[in-house]
Amino acid sequence: MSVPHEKPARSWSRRKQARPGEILDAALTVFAEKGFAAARMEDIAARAGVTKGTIYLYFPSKEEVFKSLARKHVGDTLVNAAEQARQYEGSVREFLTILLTVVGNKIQHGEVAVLPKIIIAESGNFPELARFWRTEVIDKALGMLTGVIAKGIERGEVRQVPAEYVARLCVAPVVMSIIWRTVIAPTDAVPFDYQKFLSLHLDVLLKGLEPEGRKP
Amino acid sequence: MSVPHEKPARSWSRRKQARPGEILDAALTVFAEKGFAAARMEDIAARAGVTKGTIYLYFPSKEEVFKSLARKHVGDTLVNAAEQARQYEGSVREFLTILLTVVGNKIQHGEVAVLPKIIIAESGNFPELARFWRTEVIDKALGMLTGVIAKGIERGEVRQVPAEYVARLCVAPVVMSIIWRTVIAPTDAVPFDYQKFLSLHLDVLLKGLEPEGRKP
DNA sequence: CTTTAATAACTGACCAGTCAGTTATCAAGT
DNA sequence: ACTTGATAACTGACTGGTCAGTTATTAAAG
Repeated sequence: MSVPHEKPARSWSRRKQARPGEILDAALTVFAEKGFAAARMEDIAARAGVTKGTIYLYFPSKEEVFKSLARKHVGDTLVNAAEQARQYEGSVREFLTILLTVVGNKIQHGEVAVLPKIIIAESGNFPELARFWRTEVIDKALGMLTGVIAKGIERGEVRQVPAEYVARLCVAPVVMSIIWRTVIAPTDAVPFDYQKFLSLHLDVLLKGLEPEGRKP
Repeated sequence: MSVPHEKPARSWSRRKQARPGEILDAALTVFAEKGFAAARMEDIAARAGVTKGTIYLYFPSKEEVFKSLARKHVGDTLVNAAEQARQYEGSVREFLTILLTVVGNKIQHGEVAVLPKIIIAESGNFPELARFWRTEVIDKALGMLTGVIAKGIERGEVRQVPAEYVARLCVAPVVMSIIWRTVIAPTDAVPFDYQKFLSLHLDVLLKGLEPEGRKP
């Protein structure tokens, strides 16, 4: 037999700038699917269009790839939003409507929705990482929401309730939606409209938080 | 130096009946902590007070240990409750109060709270298992709640809302609590009272679901 | 003494990390 | 332009350690 076809394949090109990002994007997918331990460096490499050795030109170890990945998406949408929210003066209803619409969109279409799953899965193996996320993302998000709700209480827009707990009530359906999309939806569950779910959530929540002597 | 101390090693005893349960209990802890891939059979064995080989007398493989574990706790509290709930005739408020109290207790103290975390983490590696849980636990629980709420709507106790979505609103804070306990709480987050949280949830939810023309 | 639960030493597969060699790219020299 | 030599990005075969699963052996129990 003759050689079937000489592979021409300008095999690879140098792309020093782009590599780290591409590798992390690939890692996001593979870690989300397999978890840390079961993810093979060769899988990540293949998905990034390189070979295993290349990863080690940019990252010292598998663990460091994982940690870089988990840190990469911190401070993006959410944390900046927290700053803007601090001196927001509109109503609680308005604020949460905007917030949940944006978040709902990200859940339905965004790539980042898999990150919480990764953190949940590996919190046992990487306690420092879980703590990092708690302080950098969760505490900040809850702090922001607590502030908004507390302001709503002062203003008489919201009845007397413990604001820190209501903040968690706010995000619970968001967490639920993320898990649904990343864990349940792939098992061919009946279709689920996240936008509709979150807007119902907001409707019920705000009605449930109205003061007794309600405005006409 | 002399040999420090001959390990007396009250060697072992035969306990055919008890072993499988003990092994699964050990596996629950180790899988919850490390995830499937990173959990070592020797860790599970040690925690169960046996050696690795013993596990293979009772289970054919690591995967089968994991699956047995995941199946073991299905049909316990929740699913039986679903049957009883079907012909429950009390109010929605009463029903949910009882349910969330029981569930809240399990979350705060129960061993089983780590299972959802395991399922979430390994859904990518064991799609069949994720589907099994979805059909056997999630669909049934949501079905039960949807039924209760639909009945509440008919009865005029609850305003006109899509019952399947409200069912998810019901459980979202439960999911949130489970994740909080198994993922966030170990990072020394500020103490969190699950009972209080869930009762606030119920309070806000029911108020949010009241019909417009409310009873005096 | 026979049966069998349980052990502990062993094997083989798999994979993170390494490194000697290959190839794209660029710049200096003609 | 058009070599050619230097540099560094990239490759892929290899290694060393780890761990799931096996098996020869030991000892509890009747």
